[in-house]
Amino acid sequence: MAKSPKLAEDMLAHSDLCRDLSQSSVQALLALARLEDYTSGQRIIEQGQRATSIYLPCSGSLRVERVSAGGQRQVMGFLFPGDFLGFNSSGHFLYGAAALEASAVLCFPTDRFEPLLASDPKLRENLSRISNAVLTRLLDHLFAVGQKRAHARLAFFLFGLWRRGASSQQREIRIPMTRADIGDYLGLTLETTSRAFTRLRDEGIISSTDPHRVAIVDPDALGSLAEVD
Amino acid sequence: MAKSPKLAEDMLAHSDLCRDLSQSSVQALLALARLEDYTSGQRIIEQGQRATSIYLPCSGSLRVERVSAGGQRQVMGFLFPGDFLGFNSSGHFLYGAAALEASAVLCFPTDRFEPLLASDPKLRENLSRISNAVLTRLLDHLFAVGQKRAHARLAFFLFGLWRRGASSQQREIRIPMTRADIGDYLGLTLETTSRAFTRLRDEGIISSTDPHRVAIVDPDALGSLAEVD
DNA sequence: CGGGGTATTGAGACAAATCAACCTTGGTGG
DNA sequence: CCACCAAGGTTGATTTGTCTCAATACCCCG
Repeated sequence: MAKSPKLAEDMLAHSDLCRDLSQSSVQALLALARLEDYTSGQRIIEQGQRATSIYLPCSGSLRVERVSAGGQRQVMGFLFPGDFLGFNSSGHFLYGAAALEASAVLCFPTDRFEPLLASDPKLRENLSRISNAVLTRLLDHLFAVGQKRAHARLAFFLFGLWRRGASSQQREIRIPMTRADIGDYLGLTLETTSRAFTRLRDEGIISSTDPHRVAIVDPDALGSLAEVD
Repeated sequence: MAKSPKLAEDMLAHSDLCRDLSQSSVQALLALARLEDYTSGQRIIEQGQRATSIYLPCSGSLRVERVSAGGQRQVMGFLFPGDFLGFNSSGHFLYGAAALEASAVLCFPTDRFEPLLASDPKLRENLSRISNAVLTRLLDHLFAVGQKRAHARLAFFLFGLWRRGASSQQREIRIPMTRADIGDYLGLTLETTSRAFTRLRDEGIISSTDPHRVAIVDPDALGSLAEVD
């Protein structure tokens, strides 16, 4: 019912979804959005549930993951304000999503979103670009997990976090996720992940006191380890 | 130019891209298609090249891969007749593609494909469904590479091949790719891949004489190892 | 009848998983 | 205020799965 504070409005307007979009379309989107608050650890999407909404993180951060019957978990990605969440196959989510910290999420019902999509070519274009970007990220991720060794995988993760950080020239990054989260993202155990942090620190590539704050000392070294184009 | 033999016409008509499409749209698509033949090992797409076409494999099979500066290779997937090839980011392919065997590929220039896309909502829907399917496959793939051990990764690969084989109740599958291809697909070396084949054979899950032909002896065991939903 | 590309198998090295101890931090309640 | 506890992080010792290196077998093709 469009009771979205200014934060949400700004977030939406500057998101990839609304790039080059007409004012009226943005307003229409905003009109059907609902802002939801989540506490740390709370689940936004339950794996397998019907996909009745798409989501746009506004503050905080999310973890997207898949858990197998055997209890193994693969973290598919981490989302930050401006990212998009909601792709699905045959109307169901094949992954779950949870808040890494207190987070606010804009929420659009798909049945009311789709008419907008049908009427606005620009919106379609944006959605398809986002879809391609997600695909690209997945290819990078798959490459890292399939081909790199532990410390290089961590470099890939940290480099990605760093480049996505709004503070582009900032050397410090905030790491809202746990070692277990990072491990499951990289296909490693939490112990190996921790050792990889230690190794990058010993090599002088990063420095950190707090486990949830890291300073990039040598971005070039980190980047070449990460091998991101 | 529409000089496509019957094979191509049938292939196109039954592809996911043309599901529920009007006759006229299929004809329009066919009109701008060109059928290209590739020999075993020949490259269809060079990694990094401008994306000027999209592709629809008609016969044979393809390998989609990414090679890093360091020479490591991650095979992103294998394509068979009816599959789709052509997603890209900012107009360039972030992967290469090559023929695993003699193959024929239908080829649509993007600049002439996009007007069709703009005019036909059904075609857009199909493309978006395909995009979601690719995404889904990538999630499965990432899960396998990130969380499974060698023989379970191979089970995942074989199970996927089996389910996609046109012959659904057939127990035999043809494996056009080499052990190195499979290894790079699964994040393993070719030796480990070969050992995994031997292990599945010793466990009585598969049987094979020829390395490029495998019979699924115990589909349930294979499926539970693969853990595909 | 070679000969290159491919597959299998073995032995040893090595990276990551596993098992386990210990430390820190933040929150809770006596 | 401090004891207590739980959750997360680091580090160490050991095991194990996969990689690496190497030898041999195979087979299609020229």
